[in-house]
Amino acid sequence: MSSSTSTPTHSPGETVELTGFSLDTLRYYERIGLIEPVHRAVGGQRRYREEDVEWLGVLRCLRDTGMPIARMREFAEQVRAGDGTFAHRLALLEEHDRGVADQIALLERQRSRIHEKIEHYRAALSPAHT
Amino acid sequence: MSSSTSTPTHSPGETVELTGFSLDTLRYYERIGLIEPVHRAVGGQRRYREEDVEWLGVLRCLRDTGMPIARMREFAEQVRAGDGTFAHRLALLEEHDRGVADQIALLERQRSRIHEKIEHYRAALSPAHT
DNA sequence: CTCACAGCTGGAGCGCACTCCAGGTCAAGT
DNA sequence: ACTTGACCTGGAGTGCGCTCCAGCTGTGAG
Repeated sequence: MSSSTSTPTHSPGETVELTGFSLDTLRYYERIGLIEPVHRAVGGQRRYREEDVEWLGVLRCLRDTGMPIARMREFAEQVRAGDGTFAHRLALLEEHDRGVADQIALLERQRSRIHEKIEHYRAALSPAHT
Repeated sequence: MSSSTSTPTHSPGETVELTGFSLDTLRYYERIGLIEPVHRAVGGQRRYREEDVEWLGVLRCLRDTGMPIARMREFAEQVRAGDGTFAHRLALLEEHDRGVADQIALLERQRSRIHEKIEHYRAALSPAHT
């Protein structure tokens, strides 16, 4: 049953490097079910497979875009539940994407206000207009 | 000493409407020194002047773009300290602006990954390719 | 006069997402 | 044999930014 191709696995330290999550966060994500129980080497140390690292990449993407952990868990559960949840997952991602779009739009609007302020201060400080 | 033009003031409730901050948040911001002690009507109820509402707009802009409260306090203190702090304020805003730019860039990068996923699910669900 | 209502205060509590800690284990190097 | 360093566990603690609460007061409508 087990695959014959030896998928290279990653030590916890390597996985920290690869994903940008801290060791504590990796363990935390496992505890709360964002990732499935990770395989262990003899001695109990975790070994993350490529597949795990890829999934962590997805989580990173969702976190970076502000998805709350509860929502990520929902998504993770659907992924585990198999291909029958494609439509649901799609809907979830589409909704999230709209949120991200709004977020970007807000940031850009507010950023232009910041630029106005910056210009204001620059003008006030400039040695010009003699 | 007092101005003769009767600046219209706003009740707490109005200010909630105008700024999008909750009553509790308005009081909280006052407590921690993000805004100066607000004038009171007889009876002790707060009356926000136009000027206060505008400053709250600045705070909203900074909050929306993710500036931590501690940094906003720094900024508020410089504003209170007068025109001698223009250069410092400019530097603070410029640094913040760089952070916002990074934030937007990250969101856009990750959003394109989300789009890939969405396309993937759409393809998997589409009834096409017969 | 009575009542509802908006707002007041000081202080406690909350939700989120980690982050830290004490005390232990295992493998490899010298 | 000893030490070092990476990692383990369960559980407690942290930081941020609010948010809620009890108990009170002043104002205006009916």
